[in-house]
Amino acid sequence: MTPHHQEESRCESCPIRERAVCATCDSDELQQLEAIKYYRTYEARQPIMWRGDRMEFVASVVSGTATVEHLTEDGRKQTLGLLLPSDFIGRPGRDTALYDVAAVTEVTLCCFRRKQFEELVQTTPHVSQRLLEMALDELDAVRDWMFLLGRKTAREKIASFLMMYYRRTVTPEQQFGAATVDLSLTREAMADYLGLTLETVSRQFSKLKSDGVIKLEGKRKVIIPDVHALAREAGDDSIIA
Amino acid sequence: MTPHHQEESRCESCPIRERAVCATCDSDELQQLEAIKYYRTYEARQPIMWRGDRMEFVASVVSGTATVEHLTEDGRKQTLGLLLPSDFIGRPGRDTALYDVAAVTEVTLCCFRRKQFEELVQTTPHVSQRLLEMALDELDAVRDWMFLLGRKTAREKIASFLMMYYRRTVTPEQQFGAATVDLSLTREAMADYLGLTLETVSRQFSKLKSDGVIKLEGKRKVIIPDVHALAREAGDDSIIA
DNA sequence: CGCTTCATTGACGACGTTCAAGACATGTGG
DNA sequence: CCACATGTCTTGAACGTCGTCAATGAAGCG
Repeated sequence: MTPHHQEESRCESCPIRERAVCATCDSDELQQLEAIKYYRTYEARQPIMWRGDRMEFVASVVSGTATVEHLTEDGRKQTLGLLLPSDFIGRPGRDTALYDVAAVTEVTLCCFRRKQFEELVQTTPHVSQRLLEMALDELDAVRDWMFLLGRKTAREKIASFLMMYYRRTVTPEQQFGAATVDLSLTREAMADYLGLTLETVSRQFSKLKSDGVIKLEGKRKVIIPDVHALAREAGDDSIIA
Repeated sequence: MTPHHQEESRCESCPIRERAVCATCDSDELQQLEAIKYYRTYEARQPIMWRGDRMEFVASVVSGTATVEHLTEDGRKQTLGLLLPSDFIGRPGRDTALYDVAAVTEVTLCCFRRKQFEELVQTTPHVSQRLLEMALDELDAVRDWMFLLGRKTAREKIASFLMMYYRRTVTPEQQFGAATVDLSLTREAMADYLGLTLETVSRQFSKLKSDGVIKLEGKRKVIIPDVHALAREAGDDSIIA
């Protein structure tokens, strides 16, 4: 029920060392981070943060999947971001959370007490620069998603989601032959991310399957026989220039 | 046709001094910025940047309205951001633009050559910290817009847009009695921002008008008799916690 | 004036939502 | 082992919101 704390483990052997907020830190800075970090694990479907809550910590996702979401009193929900390993949670400089964060699968976080982290941002340029870089990357990703939400059809949304998920979870080494994606999200969670209903998501999965663009293995495993074909369904035109 | 350069003018008397990327600079840092800045003006409907172009400069909007937008070969367009005075254009650290930027009205920019600005970001913490702050604010704003695009009805979208525009353009001093908003966007530009068609925008304006929520004066001027009533139409629940 | 741009309105239809039923897998207890 | 509950997913039918296509009107400008 309650999240439990893990014992410490060294940053050097951290699986997200290369990509997280600490990516560009030298060993000295890493030591400072190490001093204020602690691990915390949440079970699937547990809330990590509620909108309006005081933000006690910021964190990096070490393992698992979480979502940033916004929901209204009348029950509408929109997922605003998918948090995968190395993604950053929280906003230094803000007191209360603006959005809800929830664990989709079991999630382990590398947490930093917010006040202490904010001091670090002030004093170690590598952290603030990496944070800026990540924020700007996130901004670009979110803008692509705005196009998806505002202008894409249901079919394109599904194809885009699968491509995004594929790119973010499948490492280059694994990319041989037919690609397989193991979704950690339910149909409903995908619907919330894509601005659709779960029924529409299900229907489009069926349609893409009957059109031969994807194959389904069980409920959550998607086989992509031809990644380029799926990419074409996503309706993005790439930058050639 | 071609954008023209204005003569220099001092940062001290700059109208966006308090809110732009230079907001937290001390006089020393300001001098460095002053050394590399130049003004540039674009006529209404001129492109400022094309996706794929090399980004020669980054800039602050001094006056006028511009938009960040994404368009596809098949003619779909989604506006990703509204750029008003003090907003920042461009991404330090990136070589080519990911999105199109276009002037909606006549726009004056305070430009900085990108390479020189990037050096400044490295060396003056006030600039990089302010940039981070602005990026994080932008991220929050964009996330709110994702909810709008994914989950709001056409009517709520229009009401939300009017509220947003009101908040961003009407200063507290002007807020007495019935509020008036002078839109710089056409129905089509609003539609592109809201993920709608211009016809739907027009219909919802008419509907809000006949429902007494707004009054129209000419095509672009909107009178809001009761700001709270409009806010209610926007379908946001505020953070009470 | 005619031309262009922008806005309004109507008729119609498509896409996605809503409501509802049923399938399937997993887990629990009798 | 079966009965039953639960969570997830699929599929169908009816509906409604918004998009498409088209005609008209209003305003600004050479």
